[in-house]
Amino acid sequence: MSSHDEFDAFEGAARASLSSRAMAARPAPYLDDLNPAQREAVEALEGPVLMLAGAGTGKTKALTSRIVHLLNTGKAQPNEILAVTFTNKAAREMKNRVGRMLGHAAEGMPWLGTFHAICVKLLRRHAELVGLKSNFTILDTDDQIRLLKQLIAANNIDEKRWPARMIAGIIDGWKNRAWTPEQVPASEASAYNNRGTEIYDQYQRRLRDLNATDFGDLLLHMVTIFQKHEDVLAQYQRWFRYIMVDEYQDTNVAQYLWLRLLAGGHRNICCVGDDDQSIYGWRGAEVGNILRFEKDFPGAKVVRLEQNYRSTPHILAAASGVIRGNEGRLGKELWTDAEEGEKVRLIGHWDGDEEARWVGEEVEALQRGTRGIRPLSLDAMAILVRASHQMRAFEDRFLTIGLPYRVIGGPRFYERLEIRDAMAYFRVVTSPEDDLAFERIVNTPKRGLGDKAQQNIQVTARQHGVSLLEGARILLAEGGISGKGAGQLRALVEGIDRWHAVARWHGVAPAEDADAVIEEGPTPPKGLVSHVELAQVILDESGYTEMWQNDKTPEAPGRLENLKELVKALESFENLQGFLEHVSLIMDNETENSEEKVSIMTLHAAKGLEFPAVFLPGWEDGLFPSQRSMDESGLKGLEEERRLAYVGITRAEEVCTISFAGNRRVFGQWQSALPSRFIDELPEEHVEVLTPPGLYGGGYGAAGMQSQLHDKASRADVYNSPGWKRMQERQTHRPMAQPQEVRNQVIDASAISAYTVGERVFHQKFGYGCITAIEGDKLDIAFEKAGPKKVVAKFIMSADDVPF
DNA sequence: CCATCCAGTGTTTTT
DNA sequence: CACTGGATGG
Repeated sequence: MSSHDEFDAFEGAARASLSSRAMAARPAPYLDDLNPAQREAVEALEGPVLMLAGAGTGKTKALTSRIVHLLNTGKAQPNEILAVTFTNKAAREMKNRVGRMLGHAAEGMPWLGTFHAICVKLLRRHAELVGLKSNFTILDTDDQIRLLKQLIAANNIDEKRWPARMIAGIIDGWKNRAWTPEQVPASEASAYNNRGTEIYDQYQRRLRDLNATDFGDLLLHMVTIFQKHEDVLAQYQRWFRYIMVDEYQDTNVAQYLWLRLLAGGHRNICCVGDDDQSIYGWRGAEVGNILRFEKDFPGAKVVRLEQNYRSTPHILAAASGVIRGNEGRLGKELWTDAEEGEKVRLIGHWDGDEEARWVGEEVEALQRGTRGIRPLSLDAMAILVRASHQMRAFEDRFLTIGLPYRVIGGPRFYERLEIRDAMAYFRVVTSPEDDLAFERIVNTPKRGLGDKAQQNIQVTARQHGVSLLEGARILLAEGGISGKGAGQLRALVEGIDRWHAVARWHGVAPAEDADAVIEEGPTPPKGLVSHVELAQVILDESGYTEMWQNDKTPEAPGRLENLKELVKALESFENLQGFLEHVSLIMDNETENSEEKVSIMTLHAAKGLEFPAVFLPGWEDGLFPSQRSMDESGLKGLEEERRLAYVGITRAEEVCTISFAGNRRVFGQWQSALPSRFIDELPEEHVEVLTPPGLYGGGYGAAGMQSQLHDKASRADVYNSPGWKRMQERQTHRPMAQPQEVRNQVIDASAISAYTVGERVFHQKFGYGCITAIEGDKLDIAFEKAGPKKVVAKFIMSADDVPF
């Protein structure tokens, strides 16, 4: 069943290409569009090439031109080119651009895609070599965790000490390094008393039994196959005449091996990357891969793209200043012809809420065009945060002021509870042996099938060596289940049978009996012709829709809405199975909403994007650079954080605004922080320090920004102010020095007793006042100007401590 | 079997 | 604080 078309097409095309190869190359106008470095990279078609492409240097342009050039010179047919990206977005864009350059759609590029998508295609063809059937399912993280939990329980391991999440992380790490259970080095294995490898081994067996893979397996299995089956490898080495890789700095060991194996014959491999933008070390990416390229492929041509077409000189200079702090770089210096533009703007705030408030106002100001540059559309602006929890403050604020925003890469559509439940139903219906899916839905909605009943099913299934669904059937037949749940279970099983029959009628039956089914499959019920309708029926008849209709919680309507969307999304697919495949790999939720919106996303999600105006909030030590990253990976971690800063700044075309807050709510507790060390690394001649607005509003409180309160000029040169110097002193020598203590006194709950009724205090907004009552951290204060108010202690300070 | 309450725990980053 | 998992009682 699975398509040989890409290859058959290849065979035919290959013959055709022989003749076209003999032809003289057609004129190539696209070459004139390139700068010398780009052109060099595009024209170096044979042999290994490393394209070191800095941010905004036209790397995608070069890459797509290269593909077009390969086609145009007749060196390769579309299906002879293997072009790998990391994200679906990147793959899509490349496809579009190639299509545009060719003047027609680039459907002929079946091997342009993500590592994972390409590996799935290959693995479906060779699944049997690793003990799978070609219709294997791909588990997501959620299933993975549940599977591991079962194994942990079965092994009597204390889940407190070894949480499933952690084990999953360890196993993922091993897979990223292309280690099968047997290949995990003893030194690694012993770190977990060899229990880890034991679980890993069991986990892999279980996956095989379930005819399933996880994400890491897709690559691992292919590497295994290539290593063990020379003939298969040789076949692909021949098929893929030219290989191109985007974001090479993000490849992990498994991906690296995969590439090296495939390129092993002709070595026509072109890797594009930027060591300064390597930000995925935490998930196994090895910067070493790119740093080592010339050793791996001796004689490789190295081309540097250094002319930046994106950002203004100030922004570039700021970014360069930061990244300069890293060691062991391949070395690139970006330059640009662009006009000077605005300096990078820096501003400190009292706390995170105020930062969000200020950013909201700035966004509106930029939109109105009152910030010195032309009015910008909301689409032209982005807020890039280090960690997703930072998004909340902005969402809250934007909601209250009615500023439209979109969160990119947030909690994804397909990861929502109701969507995953619905998907589990679809999975059971398309592949009845999918035990994980069955488990998920058997008692959702509640069918009176609790732990005991489910265990019963498990045991029966295991005894008979069949799937859970079959186990349930047997259990029912044997009468091994008592009254109440029995009826419901029977209804469910019958329902699945019914739906499955229809699904098979749609042509999604497992390969073995596909023919039989098409011949003599049951006639679908009247009116039930499309898989879209089938999906709706499944959700309705199973009681799942009803479950949410009866749910009175505020999120229930939204969930029903999402389910509707899900069913609608099915329209663009042939059948349920096609849809499931799509979802497991293409988890992006690009709701192409045309309304103008500000984008909010993590720095990681922003890689590869660009915006005229970029906000980089939360530059505080511990948050960015993240404490955890530094604790876990030390200097390496810090350097990765610094690269993240570099990525962030280089997203900006015209306006780049960095901000930090003195106080932030963490775990519901107020914590104070110092400005990020990366702020110190910004070259001051390229930075303009802004004064926070408001009477005494914001500022970095008692520390550096204080000087600006004295200097009423709105563009105080903070770098040369005593306040800034002092702050730097403190940062390097005594991180929690005096001004910090002052603040802690105010924040720290234990220090609240520092206030007494009658004491004169100061508040950011309300000014001076007297405390009239104290309850917990809430103070009643009679303000001199604003009158009596109830205020949380953190917002006030003793009048004696007011620094001006 | 299910709903509810409590305690403990965790926040990077994701194909 | 917000979410989860476990314990408890109906």
